[in-house]
Amino acid sequence: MSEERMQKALATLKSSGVRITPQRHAVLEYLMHSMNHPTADEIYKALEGKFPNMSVATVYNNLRVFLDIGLVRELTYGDSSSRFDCNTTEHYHVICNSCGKIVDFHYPALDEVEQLAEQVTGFNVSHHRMEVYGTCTDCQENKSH
Amino acid sequence: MSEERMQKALATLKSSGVRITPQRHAVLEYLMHSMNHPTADEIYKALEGKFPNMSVATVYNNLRVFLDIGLVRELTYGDSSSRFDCNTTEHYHVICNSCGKIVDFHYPALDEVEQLAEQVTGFNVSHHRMEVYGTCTDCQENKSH
DNA sequence: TATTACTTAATAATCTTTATAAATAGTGTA
DNA sequence: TACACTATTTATAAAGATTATTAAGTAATA
Repeated sequence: MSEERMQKALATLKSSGVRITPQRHAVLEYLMHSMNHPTADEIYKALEGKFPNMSVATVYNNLRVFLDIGLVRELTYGDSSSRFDCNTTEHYHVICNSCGKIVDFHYPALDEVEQLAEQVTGFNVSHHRMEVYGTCTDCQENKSH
Repeated sequence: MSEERMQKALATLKSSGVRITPQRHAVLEYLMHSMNHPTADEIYKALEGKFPNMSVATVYNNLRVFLDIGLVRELTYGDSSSRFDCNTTEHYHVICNSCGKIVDFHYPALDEVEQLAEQVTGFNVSHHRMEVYGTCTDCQENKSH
């Protein structure tokens, strides 16, 4: 399952002429296995045990590499630090207003929006993003107490 | 036209018990008249002439006040600094990948997306946002040279 | 092996935003 | 008007995220 994605990603890296160092492998692996769209700092802290000497810059460097190749996407919300999403299949995000939890949400791509945007603005449209905001089930319960 | 919106905004401020200082007025006015969703720093620099002694903190303070009352919206994209939009009518944004230009884009609200998100995730949905990315007409021309 | 390019680590620097504290100015009231 | 009270501004420091720099290390290649 996720092993397959990992192999595919490694192949993409290799074909792009990017070396697969232990740190790089670890960052990618963590991204692949984490379902919660971590920040750079979260990745850094999570790998501290395995790589006590690793620099924060290394995390940022590698995230940049993955971004450039298209292996991950950067998500910027209001909360000061970027989050990284290695799920490159088309999907949207639902975000909790109170706890910040991010949940993936699949929905048929809104092609007609892109087309209309092209017509109206003259832009050469490449993609779009959408986030739905609300209160997650946990926070709904907490509020009712 | 935009005078009317300004009067309305001032009335909203007054009724919220917020004092209308010269700096505050200037920030609001700049936001109202600018069509390009400025950053806090852009506002600061734009008003430097009129208010040589104004602090950056004042800009941030006032933006916060406007946000709390609902006069403006904060837009967070990848480019490190927040942008502020005083157009509170429902609309989406089209953003240029190369120059960062932001253009307003009207489209019927995607209510069915919100509804489906509620069903699938159990969230109590409040709102959503969407951005379309692409290359603006100016940058398309520049590239072809 | 020698050379080259890539990568890491450590650190400094930058940039955006927030916090703090003192000074200032507006508002209401006696 | 004078006083007290509170909101606001200013100046500055601080925090936090990200990028830049540079030296050292590591892999690839001829």
